[in-house]
Amino acid sequence: MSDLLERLRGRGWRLTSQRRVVAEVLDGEHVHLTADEVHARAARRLPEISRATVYNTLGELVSLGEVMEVATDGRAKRYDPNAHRPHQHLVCASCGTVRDVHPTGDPLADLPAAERFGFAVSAVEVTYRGLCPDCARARA
Amino acid sequence: MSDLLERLRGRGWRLTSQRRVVAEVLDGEHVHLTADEVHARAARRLPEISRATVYNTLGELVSLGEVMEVATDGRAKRYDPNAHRPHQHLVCASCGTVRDVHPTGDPLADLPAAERFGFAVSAVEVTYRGLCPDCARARA
DNA sequence: TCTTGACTTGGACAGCGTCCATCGTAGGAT
DNA sequence: ATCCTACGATGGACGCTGTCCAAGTCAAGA
Ligand SMILES: [Mn+2]
Ligand SMILES: [Mn+2]
Ligand SMILES: [Zn+2]
Ligand SMILES: [Zn+2]
Repeated sequence: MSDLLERLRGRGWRLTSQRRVVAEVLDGEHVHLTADEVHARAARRLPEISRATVYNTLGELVSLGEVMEVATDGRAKRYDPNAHRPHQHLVCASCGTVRDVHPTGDPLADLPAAERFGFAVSAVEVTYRGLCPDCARARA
Repeated sequence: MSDLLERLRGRGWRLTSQRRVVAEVLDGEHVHLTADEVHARAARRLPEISRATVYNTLGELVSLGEVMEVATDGRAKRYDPNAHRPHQHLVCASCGTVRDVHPTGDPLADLPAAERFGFAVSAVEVTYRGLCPDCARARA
């Protein structure tokens, strides 16, 4: 993630402590935090960071393609630093846990031209839903 | 849709004028209205119907499996009466138009057991994104 | 060290949806 | 036909998520 900061500086970004902390919070695998979770974790290191700055920084990271926005349902969007390796998501219908998954096959190829209605289709999102092992056990 | 009202009465529902009007508004093909759009159309026939009642009725129809909830993005959920024939959605990234599509193949089969992490996977949603013909023309 | 415009802040605001106390009425009972 | 009452409708307050703005702050180049 430190090369991320380098890349951003290369694009003319000021390296503020706020942006540094947000980038640190987003470091890791299988990270799918909401904006408010990012804010809470960032505030542990930098107590007075504002919600507005977290939203601004996340939005910029998304525009730059460094972070992916994941809309799991009607709740808050989640932010995913694993933006460079394309993947899909498996969501627990009970607790909301999100896992990265890598299905085989190309879903774009499964949409025949006759089913495209003249749209220029550029992307496809696949969301698998089910019960995670913990929730399945609790329900049994 | 009148058989819908019969089915609902069979389940012990009171047939109020409000519920009748909401069901009428949701009749048709390729209908993907937001709750507020449903409310606006219902109010043309029944001026004093409340937002709360529209939300309640839509929620009940979803629980009964008569209507599908479609979360297109960060905007309002859309309600889809075409719940009995499984299908996926093609969404215009610019204007938000939603089309029903029927891809070939089974996306569930594309997720190997090793990629399920012990989840009991029960459903999969596929959302295709692109530009509709109108928006593509406007952008050219 | 100085300067400046990019960045941050906190609070107001807006959209979408839920909740709740109160009122009204559908539909069974008589 | 009338009465009863539990279920449903109402509308306004509320909560969550996210955006916007005017004012203050500071990173970084000169
Ligand atoms: Mn992910
Ligand atoms: Mn549909
Ligand atoms: Zn779970
Ligand atoms: Zn369009």
